[in-house]
Amino acid sequence: MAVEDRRRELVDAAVRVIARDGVAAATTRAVVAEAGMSLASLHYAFPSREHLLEAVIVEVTEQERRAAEAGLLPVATAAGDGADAGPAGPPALEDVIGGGLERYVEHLVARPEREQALLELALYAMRTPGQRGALVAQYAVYQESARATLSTAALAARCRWTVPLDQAARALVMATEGLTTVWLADRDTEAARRTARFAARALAALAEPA
Amino acid sequence: MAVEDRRRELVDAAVRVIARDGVAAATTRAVVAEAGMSLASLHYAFPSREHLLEAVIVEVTEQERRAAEAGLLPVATAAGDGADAGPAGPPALEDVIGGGLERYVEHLVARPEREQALLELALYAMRTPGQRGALVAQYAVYQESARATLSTAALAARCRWTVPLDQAARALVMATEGLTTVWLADRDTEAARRTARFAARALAALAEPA
DNA sequence: GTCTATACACCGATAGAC
DNA sequence: GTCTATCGGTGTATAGAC
Repeated sequence: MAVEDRRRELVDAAVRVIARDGVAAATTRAVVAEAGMSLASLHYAFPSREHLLEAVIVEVTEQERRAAEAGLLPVATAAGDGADAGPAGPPALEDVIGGGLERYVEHLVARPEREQALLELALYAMRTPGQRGALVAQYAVYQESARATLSTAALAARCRWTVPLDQAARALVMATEGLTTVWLADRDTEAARRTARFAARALAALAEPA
Repeated sequence: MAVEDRRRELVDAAVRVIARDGVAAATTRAVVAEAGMSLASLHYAFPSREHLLEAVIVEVTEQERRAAEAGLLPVATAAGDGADAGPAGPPALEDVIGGGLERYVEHLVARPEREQALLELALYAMRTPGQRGALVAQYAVYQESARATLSTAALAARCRWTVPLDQAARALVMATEGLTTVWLADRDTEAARRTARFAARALAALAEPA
């Protein structure tokens, strides 16, 4: 078996264990049991557990990036819908952003373990000196995804931002992280949807018709 | 030594260890070393490490509640300032809320370990079945503090909320949690201040002059 | 009540047979 | 390359002397 394949299988197994039982439970033994290999195989593919977890952070960050890009499809389509609707004109920016945030809430409710795992990995990286780079990269991906989403949304709604895009993007990241943390704690989905709509309205107020 | 005093000293020691090194590092041995007692004393005061951590969550939640109440003093004072200013009238709601959020950012920058510890404790409680109650109580305190803050702020600015206070309070909690998580990751204080002002403006838009 | 000493499980990592 | 067996260390919890 190629070392690269083994590395990928170990990372996938670690992601499953972390999502199910948390970072603390992702011991070398638990990961190899999930992957169905022997303990020594892990240390053949990775020099240490820390290196494995670093690869895990890189992998889930990459998955997030792809998910965010896939999330842009509905936004781009909304632009098409608006055009197809004819005389109705473009959709309201608030609705475009709100739709995206509500989709995020549905995703959060459907797979809470994943978002919880991402939070745990971020906190683990904050505590581990060698992992700060991975942490910064993780949030840079969030920021860039937010930039792309807001840029596409403004295009769809025929608006332009009245503040630097980075500022609006950071506000969107803040809202997403806040939505996630609070919902994970109280599991009040209806309240999360309301708060998401509020965030969408607040963000839309940062743009004006083009 | 009274058992209650010993419990309190152990909880205080655990809080210090968690703030400094994280929840995972708060082992029974590390806590008794910090408190300067023997390992057996911990199990005399608490039946298990989990019970100790539960007491820790209760304690820090109580500290947060007191801090939030103390934080209301500046808001109430702002009302007085507005009156003292005479013809200038009451302060703008956006400024009252923005001032509170900026004070929170300064607090976060000054003592990041504490907010990180609170996040870690919340995630620990999410993973530990017996601790869900403590977690729910923690966020109920946040929500109640936000309610009180917004209520006092509206009074100071001579405004009234156009949405149920609970909804506005939840949005404030979301913003606070989002600010915290993102700043802990990227440590961009200036960006955090800008985002705080944005959140204040968005929240103030939910009220109208009384 | 408070200590030392220790039981017992599990951790990350490695040696060495195959 | 891949395994079993094991090392040294640390975790929670407890027994038993004082």
